[in-house]
Amino acid sequence: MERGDPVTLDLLRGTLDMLVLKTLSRGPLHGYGIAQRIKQNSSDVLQVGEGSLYPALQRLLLQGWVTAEWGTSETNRRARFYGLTKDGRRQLARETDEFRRMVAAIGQVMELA
Amino acid sequence: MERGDPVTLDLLRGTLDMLVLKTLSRGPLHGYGIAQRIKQNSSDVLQVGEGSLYPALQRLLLQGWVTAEWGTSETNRRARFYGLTKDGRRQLARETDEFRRMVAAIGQVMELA
DNA sequence: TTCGATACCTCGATGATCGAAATATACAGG
DNA sequence: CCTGTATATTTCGATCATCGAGGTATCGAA
Repeated sequence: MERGDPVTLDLLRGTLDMLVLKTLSRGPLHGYGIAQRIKQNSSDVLQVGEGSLYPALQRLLLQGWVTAEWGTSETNRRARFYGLTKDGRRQLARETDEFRRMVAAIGQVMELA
Repeated sequence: MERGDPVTLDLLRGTLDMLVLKTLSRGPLHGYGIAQRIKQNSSDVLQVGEGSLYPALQRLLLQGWVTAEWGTSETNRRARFYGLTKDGRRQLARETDEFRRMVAAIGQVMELA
């Protein structure tokens, strides 16, 4: 892999749910849009495959962290809009804390300032 | 899980190899010692289970990133000492870069200053 | 009408991590 | 001497998120 290439989340498995929740915290969005936003907001570094995203959304739905509603996209196509619930917001806070804690711990071991 | 509890690397799968290489970059160490060091250097945040550590060492051996040698531990017990190879050092640099890149990208999406 | 972009879903494969169990030894305390 | 604790390694099955690829469908532009 070349430096600068887009990467998947395999290296940091478990963070996709957090990223999705965060992306939805700015307002409802459909699956395709979520993937685009994550790509954009990460300066094209993060690539979220559909085979990862849709299962993730199913998980979040089952947990009650998001709701889903069929509607019409900006491009006039049938799309499913996901929205964050109150529990989802709480979960986002929890996962964010946990992530910071993990990264800080690893940074300590790795001596990353 | 309570805030402050030790955590496994499940959330950041793929970083264990990097942590092991980094730990060995200070000099040879046996498996048990590696786990202790990672725990200590992370202020008791990171817990490396044996069921994760030893397979990881096997991977690193196979890749030629570490060497292994039987010897005697500080406590006079039979132990296997692992040492970083030149390739291991290069790999450590690669993984460190990749990790920083990923964390930076995620931090951007998550709006973590 | 063809093509690219949008949009969703599903499937099997992969592979790292986990928890638990088994084994063994050194040493200290009672 | 006996027992428990810490040290030290290995192996096993289970879990589960991610991946890549494939399938379906629609819209609008060329």
